[in-house]
Amino acid sequence: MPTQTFFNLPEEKRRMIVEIAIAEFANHDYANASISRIVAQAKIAKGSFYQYFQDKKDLCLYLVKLASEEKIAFLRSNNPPELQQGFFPYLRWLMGAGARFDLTHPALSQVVYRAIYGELPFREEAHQQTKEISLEYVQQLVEQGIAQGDIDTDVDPDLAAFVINTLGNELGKFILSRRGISPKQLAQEGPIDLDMQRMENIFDEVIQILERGMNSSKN
Amino acid sequence: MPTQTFFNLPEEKRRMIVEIAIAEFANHDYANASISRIVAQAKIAKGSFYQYFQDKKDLCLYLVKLASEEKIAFLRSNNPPELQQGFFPYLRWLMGAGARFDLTHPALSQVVYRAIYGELPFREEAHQQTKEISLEYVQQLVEQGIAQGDIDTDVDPDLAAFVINTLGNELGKFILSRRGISPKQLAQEGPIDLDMQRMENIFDEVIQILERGMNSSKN
DNA sequence: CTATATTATGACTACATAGTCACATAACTA
DNA sequence: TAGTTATGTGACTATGTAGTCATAATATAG
Repeated sequence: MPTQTFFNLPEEKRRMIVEIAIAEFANHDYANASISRIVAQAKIAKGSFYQYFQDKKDLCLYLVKLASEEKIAFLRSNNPPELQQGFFPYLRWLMGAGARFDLTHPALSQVVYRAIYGELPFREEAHQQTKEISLEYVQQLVEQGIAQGDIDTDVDPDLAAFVINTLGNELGKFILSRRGISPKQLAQEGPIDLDMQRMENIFDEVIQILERGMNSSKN
Repeated sequence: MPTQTFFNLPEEKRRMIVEIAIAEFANHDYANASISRIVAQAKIAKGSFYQYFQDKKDLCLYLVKLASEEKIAFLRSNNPPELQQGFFPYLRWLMGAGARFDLTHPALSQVVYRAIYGELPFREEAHQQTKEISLEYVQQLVEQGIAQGDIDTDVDPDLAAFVINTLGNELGKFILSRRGISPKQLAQEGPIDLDMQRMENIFDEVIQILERGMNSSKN
């Protein structure tokens, strides 16, 4: 965790440092993210940086934590339905809200994505921060979905969770590619305006494929 | 492309260099793959390396080309069925053969994967080498599948291709995680023995989900 | 054996990185 | 105001990288 000195900083300055660091870790993986670039952009001395953070890893884990918390807060504030009301409606909401977050908070989204799928010399520690929005969470959902009878009992729960999680995580990229934008562009140029109707159609179709595929009574 | 000098090399030496380089580019992304490490491992001088390859990019593109060609050759020699006989049987074969390649040639597989999904300062050029085994190929398959009536006409072809391609590319990781192995381990420790029956079951189930999901007459 | 073309070499350049530390400045306290 | 603590600083170290180049060794010719 950052030092007390960091938290004593004027909020304005703290915000600026975090914002610049988020951009750096969104645009580069851990090995290539550069502290030197961050301090240059933030116009603070190298020595100051190391009064705020133990080291590069400390900063990175802090950013991952921040980004994950922001994503969770975003999802929670996005009118989640009750899972008991049906697994696939809930999944429909989760995919939609997740993709909306990815598109409206591209830098934060990238940071989380890299923490989960990128190469880190401290995977385990990073995964602690992202548990609530990663595969483990989807696995819980699927078990509940099977228990409720929304998913066929002959479907392998782990496989179903893998399929759902994978598609959910990559769907944002598909939507982007549809509009001819690369994730990198988005991360650099910031949020874009969304053609909501087209997006909603895509989510509906993915859910339809999954529901038909995993619930034989639903055709 | 490598220089004539490289191709004049004794095959033994050439093979060794390629093998070491493949391992390096399998275990590290482009930015972190190290020419210094390669020449150290191969016990050749830095200067010699630069008599074989223009630069790092030249080597990388050559490796991607080699790996892609090997994968294509592997697939072709694996008894592909006719697409006309049915889209999903063909897809079933493609996923199975692809995953078998990933598991028996983990280093080559990683090189291809990184070329497609990793960060490269020359994406376009790399994608030239991988066209035949990437999304574009799946898109062609899907169009054929729709034309044949194997996929519902109301399914968005690009979305279907995205879903199929994404799952196909990630399925190897799922199978590995089932066995408690990380892709990194596999790439470093080489091919493992496979529980074929369990793998086949997983492929069957994925195909079942996709077929039910994309062909409403199939339930 | 000599002359020419090919290949091998590793010290070297130029650059970038993470992290440190002795010192300077500012802020608070008594 | 004097003394103490917290914060800011940037030159510096140690390490790594891709790529170069003058020189040496080797092979192939005539």
